[in-house]
Amino acid sequence: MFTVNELAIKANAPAHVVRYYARIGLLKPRAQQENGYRLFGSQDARRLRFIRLAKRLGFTLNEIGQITEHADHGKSPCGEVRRIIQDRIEENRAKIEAMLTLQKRMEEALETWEHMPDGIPDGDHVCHLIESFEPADDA
Amino acid sequence: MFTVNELAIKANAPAHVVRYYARIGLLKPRAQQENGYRLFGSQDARRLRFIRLAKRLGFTLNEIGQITEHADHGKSPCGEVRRIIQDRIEENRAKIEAMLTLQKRMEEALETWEHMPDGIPDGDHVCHLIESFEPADDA
DNA sequence: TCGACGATGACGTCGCGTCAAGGTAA
DNA sequence: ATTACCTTGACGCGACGTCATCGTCG
Repeated sequence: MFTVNELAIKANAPAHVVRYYARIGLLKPRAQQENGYRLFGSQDARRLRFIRLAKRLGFTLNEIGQITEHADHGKSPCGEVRRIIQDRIEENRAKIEAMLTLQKRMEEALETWEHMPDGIPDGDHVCHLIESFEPADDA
Repeated sequence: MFTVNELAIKANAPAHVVRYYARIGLLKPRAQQENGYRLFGSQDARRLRFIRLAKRLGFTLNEIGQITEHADHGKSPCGEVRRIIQDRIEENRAKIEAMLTLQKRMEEALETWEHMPDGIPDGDHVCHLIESFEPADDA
């Protein structure tokens, strides 16, 4: 049986993260004793390792909760796991594309600005550098 | 003078976003009249356009607030603007790299899992697919 | 008795989305 | 009188980080 800190050290995670996981139901310590301390068993240690592995693969805590719920009811979560990661790969691809677009825009801006002096704000303009970047096409 | 909705339509933004910007001080409508309605002038319309341009370039609302503060005090924000975007480009590069790493990990997992059957959970394992992905090296 | 550890709880992050409860404009 | 607009306010998101205040263990 471990305390919060012992479990946290084992899993190399901050203690308050362990408490957070307990609060949202991802970890289920034995009911607290008179002193109010949470006591975790080896099940929780395995569970915490699982959580960290799943997070590394891009699963959200919410999804991890659903997966462990299924598993705790004896159902195989593997189908769900496969579906989630496929969706996540698509999502991630879109996000990466958006960030690459942003990156290009920022680099283009910085380059353009190298040939422009600083400006002094008047009533009509805040910063002519930024304002020179009117969107050319889409919304 | 425009109401919230008129300004929102002009800038092609949801009305409650306009209200949000007003609440955090990015937009400064003339003090409300008896009916409690906010009234925006053409300054605010320009300001809102500026905000949207800056956001497209990766500036946070907080940073935009600092920039407009400077400009409103007659100081040129251009130096700050250049510094911020340089930092943002670096940050973004790091984030993109992290997401590409994650993407590779997810794709590798999905591929590996194609050759593995679903499993039935026991007390020791939640999902053997995920648990087969022990981190090889770093933290 | 002290200092590290335990607890609960609330608030901050970021940029809104959403809902509620009510007043106003045409 | 109906509808579409306006107001403020609070709560939710995700995954914690950071206080504050307190009790407990060694």
